[in-house]
Amino acid sequence: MSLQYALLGFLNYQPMTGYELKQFMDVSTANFWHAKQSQIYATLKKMAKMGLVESHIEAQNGRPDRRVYTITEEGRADMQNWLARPVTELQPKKELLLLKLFFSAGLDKAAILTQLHLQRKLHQQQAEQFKHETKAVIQQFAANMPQLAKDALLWDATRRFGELYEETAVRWLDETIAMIESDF
Amino acid sequence: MSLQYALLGFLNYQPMTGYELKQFMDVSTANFWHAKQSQIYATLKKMAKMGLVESHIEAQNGRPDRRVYTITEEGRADMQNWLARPVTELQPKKELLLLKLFFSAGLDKAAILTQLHLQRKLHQQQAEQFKHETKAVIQQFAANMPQLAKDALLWDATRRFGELYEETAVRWLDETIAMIESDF
DNA sequence: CGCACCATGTAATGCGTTACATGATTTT
DNA sequence: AAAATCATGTAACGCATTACATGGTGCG
Repeated sequence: MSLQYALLGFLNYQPMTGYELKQFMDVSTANFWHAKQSQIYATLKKMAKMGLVESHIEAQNGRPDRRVYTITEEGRADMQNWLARPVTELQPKKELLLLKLFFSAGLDKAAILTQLHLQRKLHQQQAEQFKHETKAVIQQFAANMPQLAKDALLWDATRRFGELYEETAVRWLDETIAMIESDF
Repeated sequence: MSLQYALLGFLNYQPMTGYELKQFMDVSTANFWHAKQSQIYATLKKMAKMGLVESHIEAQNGRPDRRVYTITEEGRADMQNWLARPVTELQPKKELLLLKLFFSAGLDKAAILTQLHLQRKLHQQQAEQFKHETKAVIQQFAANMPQLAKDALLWDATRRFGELYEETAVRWLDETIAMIESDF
């Protein structure tokens, strides 16, 4: 149940709808936390029942009504509590490509190399995105709202992790491709 | 449904029980794929229904019976098919620490630094484990069964990814700690 | 004597995805 | 005229975790 805290985190900046929350997530936390629209709606409903958020309907001219969620004092307290709680264990990861590679000894060299080259391209592209587009977005945010300067430092730290991660993936793929070519 | 392929992958080496599959996973794929015992049992049952594996009971003296699973021809075919299928998209990740950090602008410097230092310790330990213990296990495996030399190359590649990943995490944490200390 | 391990599983619950549904407005 | 976007949601399903249950063997 960490999606809850992602939503509380955004609502702590300003009230917004489930739809807007999804859009914010897609351009900011998607790199390390994501959710489908339907899961966001369901989670908001549950959070309202728990008293962490409240909602009211806003009518619009010619558009469907918006259900705007606001964080409650209880929600703020829960969020602060969660933020201060230390993360004492590493999270287990799931990496589909590594699973495939682990069992690929029966494939021929060429098939493995094709797989690895494709993967290299994907990670390379993602690395570029973090280095340029994502970086620019954060810098603009920081420039437009100087009161969020501290926040922007942390946002950029999470972006930087993405950049380093993708670069590492590319480096590992280069290493592994070379190994397969020479030793396999 | 990738757990299925992890299980087929192991059963492709030799028939074994759900209990043994769990033990193998814990010492080999845990780094990039894991599952609870109960999920493994449930999945094996489903795979049997699909015809990918077969099982028979082996009695033991003084021990509970063992239900030994064997991969079928259909299972082998399914596995080969999955191995050859290219991974055309990057998997979205979830990183609890990054989520917390992203929303931590309201915390004080000291609280953030404590969190990051703890995390650094955990990743540092994990990096050491990959470099030494895990590496040794794979080398011994390769030495004991020379017919699995190719397999061992791939196993070590997945281990190496873990090593690089943990080193990157440590590097990022050092960078981020320094940034917080000077700019936050 | 008590604890851990071997080995099996069920049940309940929670997290997450996919598919389906609606209906108006804006864009191509 | 067709497609995409705005905005809401429900229903069904699948993946995953936690808790519960059993009962014998081996070890300190």
